[in-house]
Amino acid sequence: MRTHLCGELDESNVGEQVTVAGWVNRRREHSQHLAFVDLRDHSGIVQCVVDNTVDVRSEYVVKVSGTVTRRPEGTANESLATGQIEITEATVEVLSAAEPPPFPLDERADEVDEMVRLRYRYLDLRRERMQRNLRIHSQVNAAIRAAMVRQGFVEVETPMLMPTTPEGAREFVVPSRQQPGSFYALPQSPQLYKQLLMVGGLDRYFQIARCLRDEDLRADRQYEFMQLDMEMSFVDVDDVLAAVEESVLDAAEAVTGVRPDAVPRIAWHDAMNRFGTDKPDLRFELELIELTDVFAETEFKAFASAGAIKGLNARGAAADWGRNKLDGLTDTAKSFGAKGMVWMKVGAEGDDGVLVLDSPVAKFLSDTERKSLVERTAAEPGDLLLLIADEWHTTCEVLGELRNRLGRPPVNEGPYRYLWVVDFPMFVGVDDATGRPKPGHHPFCHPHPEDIPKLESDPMSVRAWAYDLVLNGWELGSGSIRIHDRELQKRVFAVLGVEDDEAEARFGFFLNPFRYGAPPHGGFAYGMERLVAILAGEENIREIIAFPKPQSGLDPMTGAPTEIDPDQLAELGVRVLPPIE
RNA sequence: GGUCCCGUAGUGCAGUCUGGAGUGCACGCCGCCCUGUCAAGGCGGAGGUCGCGAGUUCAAAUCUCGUCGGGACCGCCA
Repeated sequence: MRTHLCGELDESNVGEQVTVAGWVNRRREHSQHLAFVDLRDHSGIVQCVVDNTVDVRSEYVVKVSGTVTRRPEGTANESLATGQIEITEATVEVLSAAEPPPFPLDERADEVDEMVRLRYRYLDLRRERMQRNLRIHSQVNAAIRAAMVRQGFVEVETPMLMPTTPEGAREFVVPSRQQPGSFYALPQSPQLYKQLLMVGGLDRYFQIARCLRDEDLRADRQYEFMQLDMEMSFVDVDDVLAAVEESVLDAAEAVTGVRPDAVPRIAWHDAMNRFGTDKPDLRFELELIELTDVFAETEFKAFASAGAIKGLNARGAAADWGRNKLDGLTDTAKSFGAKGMVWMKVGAEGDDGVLVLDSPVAKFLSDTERKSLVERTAAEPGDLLLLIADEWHTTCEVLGELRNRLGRPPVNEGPYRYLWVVDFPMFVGVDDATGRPKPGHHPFCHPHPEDIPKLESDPMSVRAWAYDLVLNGWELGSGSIRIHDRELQKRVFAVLGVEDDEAEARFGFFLNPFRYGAPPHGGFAYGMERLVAILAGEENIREIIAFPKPQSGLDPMTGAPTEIDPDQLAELGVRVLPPIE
């Protein structure tokens, strides 16, 4: 139908008879017998010189045949890739007329209400930005698939219809027609199957797998999303990290042309201490400063009883933070669980040769404490100090939030700083109902061998062979080495308070295969949309998904979800209750 | 379940604080003019449930309450 793409024509085609096809990007009328039609396809735009009697308007789908001609002297358009040439003596065939689009299909649509873009997503997708993002998405998929295959991984698909599992995210559920009253669950992830593939001797499995979770939507979360899911046998942590690293570095290189540096590692405990989060953004320096010992003897009540005192030094920020903004920051700190926040503006040297600290609580500090504080934070006049005193975890987390608010660039701003966070705690917190520790990752995660002796005596100090991958402060994914030894699994269940028969009932179909010889194995999964969004420079994964859903989960284009026919319900053995008041 | 922000023509906005006739801008759309434009230009025109519903008022886009929709975040996402 066509001989060329619009965007690939240039001076080398001058004199050729060509046929191109696409959408009318713009029409500029000049007189009775002269008009310019900018024809657009996915590759770009080319100008066609037509007779003004031709009846084409914006977004008409047309086929244009004509001669590629060098533009007359002085009429070249340097801002257009095809700006040196145009198609002349053009004949235009309308393939499909079009109503005016409900919003402009150029970069101005970036400002249009997202609901309008989503309602007409098929029009939004014609835009350069969306074309680019979907093509980047495709490139990333291809690069990752190639990296996995190259490393000996086998791509295997796993079922979408599976049993419900008690742990984890809320599931989407599908009624069974043949077994009325019974339901399948859609996979939150292929976790169970991929471990069984290891028992099945696949050795190295991967899948770009669709996962579904019925949890609230966010900028980085959709009901349905894709994971690069992988699992490998006869490996240790280093092997898994190396295989994943290869794929995400390839992905970044495929998009940007630049291969990021090897991915550094940080222990979870160090990440919390230094950055106040398990997903640190390494693109800015600001780190938490340990101050617990500085205030060991303090008489300031808010500090005296705290388990941990830490601070941040925002260099030169004192002048930027007036009383109102600091009050707002204090509210932020409180919303993340702090009892309060202490701020201090560093002033000039006082009579005693120590820098004066301007703060509502300055009067409660001894000279020694003030001196140590200035020293420890390397404070200089004009700096702003923020201090949090609480139990260790809260102190870290709150300061981690403040750190991000003070210095974090937008997630989509380069450079790309991948990070491994390793040695996660095996157990996190205590289950309110049972009083037992809760698994940090999942109950099949292998404890760090050095800590196995402490499983029963001091479970909360046990590290897991679990690790996260972080990019620019976004958690991309997580994984672990799994327990392949039934006795160790029993011990972990015992810590969790899961009895043998309960384990059999809840996880039997998954654990019984391990009776027949399970290889040591471990794996990983990371969110493709998050990776693609960051690589594409987008802050919201909706921008790199063809048909995403807004926060309500209602699809503004198709109207899903919809009520269904009573007959259909009857066949499924499902009765709909009136809404709960 | 919660906190904060937003909703005015097809699109993006101003107007809302301090109530006074849908007052207005840009783009788009329709018509006419125009022989080198490229976000072409000129002239003219059409287009409004100010998200919806109550309330206050002589009078509500504007104030109050409720509600719907959207966004960011908390909870949630092993």
